Amino acid sequence: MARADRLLRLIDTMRRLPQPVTAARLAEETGVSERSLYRDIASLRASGALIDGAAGLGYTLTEDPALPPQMFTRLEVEALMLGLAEVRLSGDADLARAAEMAGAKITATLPERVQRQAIHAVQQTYRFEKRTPAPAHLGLIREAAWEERALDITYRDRDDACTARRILPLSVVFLDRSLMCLAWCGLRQDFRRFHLHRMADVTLTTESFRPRRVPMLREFLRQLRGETSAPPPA
Amino acid sequence: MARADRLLRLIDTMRRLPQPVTAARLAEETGVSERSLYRDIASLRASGALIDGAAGLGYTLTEDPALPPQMFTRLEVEALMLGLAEVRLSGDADLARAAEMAGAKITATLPERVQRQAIHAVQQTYRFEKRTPAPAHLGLIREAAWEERALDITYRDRDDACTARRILPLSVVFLDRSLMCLAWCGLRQDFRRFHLHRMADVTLTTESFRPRRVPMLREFLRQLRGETSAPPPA
DNA sequence: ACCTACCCTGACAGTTTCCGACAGGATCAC
DNA sequence: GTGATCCTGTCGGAAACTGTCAGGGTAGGT
Repeated sequence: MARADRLLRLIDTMRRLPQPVTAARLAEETGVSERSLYRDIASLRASGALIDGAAGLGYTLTEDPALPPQMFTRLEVEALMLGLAEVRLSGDADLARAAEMAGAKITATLPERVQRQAIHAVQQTYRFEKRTPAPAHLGLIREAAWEERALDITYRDRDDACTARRILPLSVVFLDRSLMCLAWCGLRQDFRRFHLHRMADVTLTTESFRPRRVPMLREFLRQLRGETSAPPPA
Repeated sequence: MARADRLLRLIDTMRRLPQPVTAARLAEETGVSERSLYRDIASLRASGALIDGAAGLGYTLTEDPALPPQMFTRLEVEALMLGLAEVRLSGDADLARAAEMAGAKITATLPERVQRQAIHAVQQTYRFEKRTPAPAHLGLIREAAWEERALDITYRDRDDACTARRILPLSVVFLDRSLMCLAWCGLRQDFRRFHLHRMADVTLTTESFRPRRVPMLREFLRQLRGETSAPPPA
């Protein structure tokens, strides 16, 4: 665990030294070469630390990843637990696991008595109808939306006609009892809703639409809310 | 950084699973052999984690307040935000406010970049049908359940016949498109589901049923899950 | 006392990751 | 433009890690 220890020492060193601090100085402090120090910085960044590196100046620790414990009211704990319970029943296995982990992380920060309250939340969620498990490409769609990259898909419409599309995925929603991707459709040159189970051959492209996801999603949602009838499906 | 990530996942997994948990189970969860799992445990111990290993039983993680809470992954942030968004649309004004506050508290602890991710979560929730606002006595019912105190109510059943009841409220669920209270009914001497909108004159009593709420709720849930047809309404 | 179910550790060959040295490009402040 | 630094790729060698196998020990239940 020597490297993990060293990474912790590195971040402590950055907190301690006057900033900006050079790679050479940090390397000396942690006992590694400069090249290794660059790697260590990359690792810390990958773990969530916000470190700014200005050529000619040095490094600045912008955001410290240490999290203080939270104080939640009992009702807030109920809300969190209820929400996470809903997510766990959503049919999306990855998201369900994440909900479970998030719940555990929150619970771990709570005093013991509040932990018990969280575990035995009064408000519960049950579903007697089983949700269809999410298709395997949901994770890829989510990743594409995060990274604001276009997807190439084959889409089977209501008449079972298949078309190849390039889409800009904006959001994934559970709507009309099924999972849908809200996206910009290159074929139709307009916003469209795509049923996930009608999508096939989902391929991540290199085409980036950063930073347009959020404004486009806003516009699509505005249209969804403004219209009394649903907009056309894909 | 694959191993360091795995060690973090291991400790998260220990927090999540019921304890004691066997090395075999943890190895399966983290995708390594048992021998590697033993090594991982040794590494965590070397780093200060308090883990008790009882031969024939399994491992117990003794939570140390010095162990920092883990950072949320992006998917965990998505799960939290989606869950809280669902709660905000639930029709329960107090709970919605609490969800909002909880979300704000969590968001406030996140690094700025992750804050933006939380605000613009890919997975969203929408409801076009409006939920009936929760009746005013929902808060009172919740409080009674928390404090494990009986409630006196007037209940209007399906035939519009009104009966006075003393109930032990165990849980509140959204089921069959409406809010229901799962409770022990003094009149029927059995578990019953009560529609919140059919309840009136809800009065908190001084009769305590502590500490029976959790085992009773467990029993009621066991019955709910075991029966193919729904149990009788109140 | 016996049995079951597990924790625990050492050794080994093969695999994977990490390291420092070197090279070269990019950026920022003055 | 210059000086100081961040940044990233490549390479051979070192270090760490892995799973398999073997064998010993312990707690709880009967």
